[in-house]
Amino acid sequence: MNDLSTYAKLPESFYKRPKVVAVARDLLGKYLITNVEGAITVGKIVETEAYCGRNDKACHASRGMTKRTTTMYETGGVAYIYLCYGVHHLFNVVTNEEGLADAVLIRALEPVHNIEEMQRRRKNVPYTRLTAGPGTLSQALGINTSLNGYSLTSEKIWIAEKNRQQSFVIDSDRRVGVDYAGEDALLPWRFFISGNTFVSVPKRIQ
DNA sequence: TCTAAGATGGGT
DNA sequence: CCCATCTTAGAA
Repeated sequence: MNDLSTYAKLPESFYKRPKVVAVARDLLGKYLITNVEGAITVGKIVETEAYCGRNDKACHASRGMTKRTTTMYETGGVAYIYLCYGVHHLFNVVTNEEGLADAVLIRALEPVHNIEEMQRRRKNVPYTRLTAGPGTLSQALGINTSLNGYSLTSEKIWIAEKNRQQSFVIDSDRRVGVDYAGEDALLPWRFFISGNTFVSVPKRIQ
């Protein structure tokens, strides 16, 4: 890492705030960093989705605590990682106080540091597809379910900000792949940096 | 126990 | 459009 000192790790208080939608917006432009398999990789967060444990049928925790969702009920500032379709490891940021199961799904990153390692892990797919989706970004950063429950103030996986953050425009839209949630599928709880090329494209409009 | 479905992604 | 791949959740 050439200049890790320019990154400031976000404190626990950032995650424990009560409004998961606000945290989802504020995570845009921040940096997700992993130190696993002997490599540090960094990506800028460019797309997120908010999930609320109460009154949101799209949220895994909407019908109470289960074996899978126990992590979501932990205190804000830990990772909730689960296996999707038996293939993809999806990474979420748990927010709010313990017992309130809110989380933010990280849907896309812009590669920032150690792109060579990301390309190795991603089997040399084109640069533009390195981290443009929730499953692919986990592969690029070496994230899997062994990190489920890890603190995001740990030394293995964390989120940081830079002293000077460039300004950007935030767009919002309905969340991807949650049609089963009825009217909650219409909530505009997907947030992304306007115009960023790494924002994932929902299949239905490709 | 059994089984359908899933917060995806890559190929045809 | 199809399918990989496997855990989970809810039913039986």
